Amino acid sequence: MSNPLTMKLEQGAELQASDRARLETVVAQTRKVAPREDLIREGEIPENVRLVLDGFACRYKVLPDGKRSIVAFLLPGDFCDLHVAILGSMDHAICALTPCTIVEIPRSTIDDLTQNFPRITRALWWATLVDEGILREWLVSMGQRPSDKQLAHLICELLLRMQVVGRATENSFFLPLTQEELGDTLGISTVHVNRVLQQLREDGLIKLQGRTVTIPDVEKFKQFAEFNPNYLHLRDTKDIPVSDAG
Amino acid sequence: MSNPLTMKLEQGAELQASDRARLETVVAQTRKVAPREDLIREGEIPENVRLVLDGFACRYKVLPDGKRSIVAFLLPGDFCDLHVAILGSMDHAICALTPCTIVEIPRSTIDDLTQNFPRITRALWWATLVDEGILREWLVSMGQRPSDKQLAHLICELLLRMQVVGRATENSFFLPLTQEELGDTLGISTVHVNRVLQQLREDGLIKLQGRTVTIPDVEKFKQFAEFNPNYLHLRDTKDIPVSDAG
DNA sequence: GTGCTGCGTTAACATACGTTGAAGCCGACA
DNA sequence: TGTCGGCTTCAACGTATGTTAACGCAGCAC
Repeated sequence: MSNPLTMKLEQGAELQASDRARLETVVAQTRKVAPREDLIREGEIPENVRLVLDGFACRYKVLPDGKRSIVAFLLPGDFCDLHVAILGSMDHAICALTPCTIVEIPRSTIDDLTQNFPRITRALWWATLVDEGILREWLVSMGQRPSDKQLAHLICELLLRMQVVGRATENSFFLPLTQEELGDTLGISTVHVNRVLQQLREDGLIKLQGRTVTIPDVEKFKQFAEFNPNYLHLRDTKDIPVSDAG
Repeated sequence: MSNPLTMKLEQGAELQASDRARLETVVAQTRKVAPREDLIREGEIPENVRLVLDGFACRYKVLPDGKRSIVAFLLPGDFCDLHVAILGSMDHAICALTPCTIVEIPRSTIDDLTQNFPRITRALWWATLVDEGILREWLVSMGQRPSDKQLAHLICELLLRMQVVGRATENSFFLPLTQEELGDTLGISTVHVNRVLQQLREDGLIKLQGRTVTIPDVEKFKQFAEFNPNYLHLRDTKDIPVSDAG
């Protein structure tokens, strides 16, 4: 199986063998980050471009009163800061939620990609635009959906995104988030996250074993969540390869 | 005074005379759109790139139960769909909220810009990244801020963005939104929008004359809203020219 | 084993916000 | 000038969600 970056970018462009080979070298040099460690802090101006190759990280902001808001999850294959060079400094921070494997990509490599690999360039564009689509959908969820559907919707999204990078079976994946982290994402309290989770379990919509989520009836679950995957702009949902182990 | 597109892009790159001249021609051919008219519908694959030159429009999604969620405002100088070509189809719709003046830009023009005008290209990048920053900040607002501060925060943002394109004085601008539209943006009911607006007025934080918002004490207001403009990635807030009439 | 520490779970109570429905306002238009 | 439709305002009441605080439990350090 190829690396998660390649797997993801396949969704954004018709990559060819040369593209895949180049991406393989991009992803060669890795380093580890411990959970709760910040990959990037607000205000920083990162030198290199960073990429999550394994693990679970998040973008977040902290308000003056100490409340934390998680505004994105970074799964394997997701970039941390592909474009900060243009913006100057980070307007938010990124934190590892689990042990993460990170790739540091020199800016020169990105320049090489954008100048000599048009299909990869297109795929990188695609990735940032999908990120924007996800933000819009989260905004819809947060504003208009009751918290149970909001949580269900998030789980649907993560299932699909994990499948794209080969980290989920057809109906289950490892979701290493605490209830507090879920609350900071959905904009609800931990107590309420707990209530909602229990309701979903009671209704048989999800099962939790340890931190593995299993969805007994995916179609039913998607319907409950009113989940429409169009905002992820995937090639064809049915073609996504599925890993054999959760 | 130059056109709002140029004024905005000045914030994203050091434009030169040749850039400004080129942008002037880009923006030459306009057409009018009536309020409530969709500029683009969900699922569409637009041929040209569209730009709002005057008026107020919004990105929105509608849920199965009919609820509408407004996920962005498009002010003069904002692009509707700079990059949909890469994504395929629109995952949301765009609607004029007031009478709008629109520019239709052929894709070939965009290609010309990105190939021959590096500073403009950089500025276009900057603009899309700022849009992403705004989405993140809205998410934070919606998740963590009480609705009065959320509304105040939105007003702060719009004040600044309107100033950038010369459509606001130091402390006031024309805000042509109904309370229903505000509600669909903030994720609260119209009745509650009304409550919050009245509270803000009662506290002397804002004044409304017709649809013109005036902020008696901008510093105090920003503090109340916990507004930090860093996510807009503007050059220097103090250098923004201000129009003489509201 | 003992005692932290982080996380999940519960309960009782408080409140911000939603819903419904009616009244008033105001500009557009005949 | 009058009527109409869209918008704002208001009141009464319902509820989803927040807050606080306590307890249990597993993993880990010692």
